Amino acid sequence: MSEHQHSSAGIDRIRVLIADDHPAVRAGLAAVILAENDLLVAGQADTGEQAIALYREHRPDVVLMDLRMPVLGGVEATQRITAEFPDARILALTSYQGDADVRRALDAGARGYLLKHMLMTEVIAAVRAVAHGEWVIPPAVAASLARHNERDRLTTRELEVLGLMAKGLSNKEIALAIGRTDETVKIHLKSVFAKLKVATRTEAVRVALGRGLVHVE
Amino acid sequence: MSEHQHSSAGIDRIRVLIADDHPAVRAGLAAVILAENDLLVAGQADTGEQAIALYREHRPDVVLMDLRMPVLGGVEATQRITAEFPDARILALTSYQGDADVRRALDAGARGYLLKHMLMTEVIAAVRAVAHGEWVIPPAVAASLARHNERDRLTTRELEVLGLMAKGLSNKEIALAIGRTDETVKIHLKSVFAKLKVATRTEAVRVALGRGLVHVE
DNA sequence: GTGCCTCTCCCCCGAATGGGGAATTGCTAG
DNA sequence: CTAGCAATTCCCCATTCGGGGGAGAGGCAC
Repeated sequence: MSEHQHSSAGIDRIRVLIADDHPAVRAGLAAVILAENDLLVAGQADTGEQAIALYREHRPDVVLMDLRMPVLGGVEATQRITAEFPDARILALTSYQGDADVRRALDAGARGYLLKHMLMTEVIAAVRAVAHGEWVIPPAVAASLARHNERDRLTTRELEVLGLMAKGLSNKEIALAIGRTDETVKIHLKSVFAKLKVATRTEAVRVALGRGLVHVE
Repeated sequence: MSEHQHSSAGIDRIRVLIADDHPAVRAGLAAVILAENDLLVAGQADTGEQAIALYREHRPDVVLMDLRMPVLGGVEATQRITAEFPDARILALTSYQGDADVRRALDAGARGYLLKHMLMTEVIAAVRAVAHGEWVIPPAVAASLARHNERDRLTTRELEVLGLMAKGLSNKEIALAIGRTDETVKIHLKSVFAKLKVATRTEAVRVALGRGLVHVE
């Protein structure tokens, strides 16, 4: 863990890369990190692409990665960084505990998951924990992961259809979009409804948005 | 503007109250305000209720008010503060430029509207401007306000029906909820669809969410 | 291989949806 | 006062949606 001793006075401080598209959030995290004498801000990115570039450049010990960023999302950025640097320690950071976001972030190689309404002391503690090789999953998030374990996971096809449906497309339009019959689309949606335990498309959109299965705009 | 000279060295600094439920955002705004020698943090709230309480207690010159907060939303808090203190200078602060949010915040008495992806220098400039009695509306937001000016504004009844529909209720369930016939509900929805320029409920939910007419959670 | 899952397509059918027109109450802004 | 608008109710009708069952092709695991 002491293979990079860059500039600055602090020896072996934990170097943290911040990736978030909100300047206020970046400033807040940076300020808190700055105030800790064992932490250091290694860089700040406002897109997933920049996060990757800065990771390559600085090789930080920990990355605080917002999942919703323009140009390239946090999940994709996490994926590419861990693909290139398997030892990367990335903490996913987001506003809400959507199931899908958590799962995808962890699948992409994130070492933990933080919610933005968590106290800064908790964030700092999580950064230290991850830097020391631990995993960080908030109890609420872990419980949510356990609840929707396997049976109710959607297939890629179902996710695709759900996404198009959430955009407001009719069954026929979805069928046209994926090059299948509308009967097939109906079957997929039927299955989606069963797994999400809903009966109408509107409810499905709500649940999907709540779990982060689809995203607005 | 010099009727309150609290503690601290700075004479006649602009005292700013921060209201946001994300600790990182509060820390970021506080850090930036702290760094300016003509600004001062008068207090920090993480709910609308606390914002009101702190406003009464400290009478800040400017309030940075997040619109999405638990317990009591920013719009309601703005409304109550301006009702009690007509001279209050409140800057609405939110992540996305939903039409309805802007309009409601301004109707509630906000003196301006800031987006969270704006640079901190812009936020600081806006705080100074509002403290000096100016109004602050970003060009993108102003354009959006102009576009959906009058004709397409929904009536309260339509908003109510739209909200219930977005929750996944069927026409009959909505009718039951508001104590009307489902035929009436259909008419309201028909009108809503026309104003939102959509054809299905799913699309309507998307547009409504995008414009902030209804909220997830 | 034999199962299990996924994806695909088909049929039927009742319920819900969305669009057309028409009309009655109130309230309010000019 | 009058015109306009919001809100309400009703009609008809074509389309869409959602649930039921059945069934075949391909992939993967045990």
